Amino acid sequence: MRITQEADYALRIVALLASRDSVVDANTIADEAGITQGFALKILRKLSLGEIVSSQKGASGGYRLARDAKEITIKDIIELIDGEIVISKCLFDEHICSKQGANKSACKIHLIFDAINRDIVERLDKITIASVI
Amino acid sequence: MRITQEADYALRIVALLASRDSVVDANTIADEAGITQGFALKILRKLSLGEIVSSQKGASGGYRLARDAKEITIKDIIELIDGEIVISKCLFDEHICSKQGANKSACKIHLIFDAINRDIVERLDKITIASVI
DNA sequence: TCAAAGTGTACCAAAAAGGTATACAATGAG
DNA sequence: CTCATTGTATACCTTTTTGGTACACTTTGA
Repeated sequence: MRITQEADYALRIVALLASRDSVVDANTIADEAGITQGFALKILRKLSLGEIVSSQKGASGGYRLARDAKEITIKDIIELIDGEIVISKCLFDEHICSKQGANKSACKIHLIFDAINRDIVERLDKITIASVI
Repeated sequence: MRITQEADYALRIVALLASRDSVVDANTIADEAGITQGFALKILRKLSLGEIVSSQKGASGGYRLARDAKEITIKDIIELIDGEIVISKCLFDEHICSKQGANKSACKIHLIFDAINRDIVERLDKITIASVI
């Protein structure tokens, strides 16, 4: 699965919050990320449900990181927004492979894709938000 | 960019032709790949224009590899079908980044994506069709 | 107490992916 | 020498994903 723009925005937003370390409201976040408030709110809700950020309702409310920037990896955020990271649909949906008369373990191309995929995920999981601000 | 099903089919088709080394018609190819003839033809045309396969018109015509299976890499085929391999749209379209007030070279996250992307492409370019049949 | 915040749900439009249809052109087997 | 068999070219269609909007609602602190 490609890293969508939405995940990219989410990374920026989290990096922004990490560099502030104070409560920031959605409007300010949207402005600084260069997106609309509506779209920012949508992303922030996902980040909130995924316990990457915590929210504070009411006047002078907003968002802040829910945990230390060293404890949040890029992989966490991408998977939260885009779902599982899969470079080829066949890696995700075993169905497709079997339709083609080759089972997953027997398919050399998919073994290669699978190895590359694991490497990507592993790599993204080593990069913390603290390291990119 | 994700490796689409179409690219996946293309890989299978090329692997199939590599394992045969004779002229195979679109109908047979479609059957063995588990896709419709129409879709196989569409993929085969791209492979033909990309000079991965050569075609023979007329009765008892069909397709065969245009070059040695050792000279065709998985990257060649994926790029031919899906276009440039880019894991994040920002790597492709510099525009998006600048809208966000950060230029590409200054953006740490994109430097990381760029490095990962290069590695993927390099890796796919080392795997030949000869090695997967 | 009310305006300034976030919440939840539903909806919408554009783009990409996956696939189909059809008229046409070439060619070699009979 | 002809016509069935095969590829070519283009245009179109449907579904899914992506990116984004709208709006009624809830909470809360100045």
